[in-house]
Amino acid sequence: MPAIQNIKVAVDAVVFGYESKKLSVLLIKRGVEPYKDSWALPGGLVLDDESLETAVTRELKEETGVTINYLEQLYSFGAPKRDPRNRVVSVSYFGLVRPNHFTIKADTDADEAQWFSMDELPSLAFDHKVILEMAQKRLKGKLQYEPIGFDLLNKEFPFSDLENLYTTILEHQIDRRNFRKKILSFGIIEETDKIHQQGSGRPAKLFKFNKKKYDQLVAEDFHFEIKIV
Amino acid sequence: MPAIQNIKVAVDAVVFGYESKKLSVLLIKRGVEPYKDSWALPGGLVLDDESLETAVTRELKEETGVTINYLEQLYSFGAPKRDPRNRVVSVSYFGLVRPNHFTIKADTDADEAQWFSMDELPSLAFDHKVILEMAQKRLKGKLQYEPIGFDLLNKEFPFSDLENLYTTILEHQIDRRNFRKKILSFGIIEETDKIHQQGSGRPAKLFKFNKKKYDQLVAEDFHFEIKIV
DNA sequence: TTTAATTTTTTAAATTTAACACGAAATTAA
DNA sequence: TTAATTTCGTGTTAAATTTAAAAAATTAAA
Repeated sequence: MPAIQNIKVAVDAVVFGYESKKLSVLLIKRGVEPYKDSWALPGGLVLDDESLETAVTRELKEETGVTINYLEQLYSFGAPKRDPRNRVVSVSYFGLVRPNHFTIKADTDADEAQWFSMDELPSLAFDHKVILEMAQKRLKGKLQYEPIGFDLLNKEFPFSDLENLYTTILEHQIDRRNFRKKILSFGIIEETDKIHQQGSGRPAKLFKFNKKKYDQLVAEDFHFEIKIV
Repeated sequence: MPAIQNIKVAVDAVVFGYESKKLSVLLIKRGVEPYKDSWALPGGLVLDDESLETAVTRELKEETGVTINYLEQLYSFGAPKRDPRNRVVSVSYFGLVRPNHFTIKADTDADEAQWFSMDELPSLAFDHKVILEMAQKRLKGKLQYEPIGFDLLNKEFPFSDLENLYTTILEHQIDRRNFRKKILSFGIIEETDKIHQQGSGRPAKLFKFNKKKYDQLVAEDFHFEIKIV
């Protein structure tokens, strides 16, 4: 019969943001050992009486102040030696933030919170690199069969933003005309009466995602799908 | 600053088997309180020095003796009151067993282990019904974009077994001719020189899944996909 | 020897996907 | 003010794939 179990439970979050054709991730600089001054995913130990979702939301708020738009559980990491001090099982989460909520206010735990472009990542504490890689894989996968791209854009967006988001995150070119045709054929986004001028070139109409319509279609067995090769 | 965290970590497994057009799940009868004599998913507390996978494999062996063919992590359940005694976060797993490994030998912890057809389920302990439902959803989903159906059949199987597996698990009819054509077009299963006689009617050739070929194709960007309406 | 059950092959029709180019509307530079 | 540049918005056709359907082949059972 084993002695009393001595394992801690933590939550960690991989939060992505997208702006100007760049995918970014939210990191904090650790203020304590181990890995002091190293960059890490936001997170921390779960309190005895809070749910896992509450824990991750609380930690995100405390450490970064960022407003999360989409959150789901990613995977649990529990290798015996992943934390050098004592054993910690981390339940990791996957989150998305809109560009107009990128503002960061570091609070209690963390010295600093910061957005990092995915192509200029620092080295990360613990096994957080593995967690981040899994989250990126999840993001790529989900983008193709669920309409989560809209959770990374502002509520109203020009079509080209959506196109660029797909090409950037999936790291693959798309035929603009066929992409627009396909998305519009779903009937889940609608034109607003606003237009958008972002410098030179012809101004673009702004669109918005109609979640109610999407949910209704899903109930009728609709499957969102954007295949990239 | 919170006091020492008091949360236990457990693993639970939803193990599916398929035979004679029936999908079954492996359950154990609990020998201790709470939920004594109630049916539950196999599982138990993680030891301090073992990985999560090791824990779930060990518990499955101890409680059921069944040989698992496929195993992956499913989801972690951590609601504060899911266990009435003290707080337990359960990292749940999803497993598949071949028909010729259905044999059960109950050992230490559990009074009894038993296969239950998915359409004759008893009520389950804790939140295990929710876990089972999520596992079934995962099974349905994965069946359509990964070749895990083969992990539920014997290594050599007639084509009709594969057909029936899909119609049973997805609860949906499929066109036999087109299904066969599609699966064969992937080039990931091969004919054996054996034939199978299961009563009256024309005997069927036996096929087997070529995992090496599949892995090779995946490396070349192949995507398995069986769409059901 | 006939009947029933099940596996296989073939063909045609319908649908989906892929490839592809230019005019419109605005800003910027000459 | 004119010309060049940038980005937006749009349709058609050919190829490939998917779906649908019928018929033939093989064997066990009656």
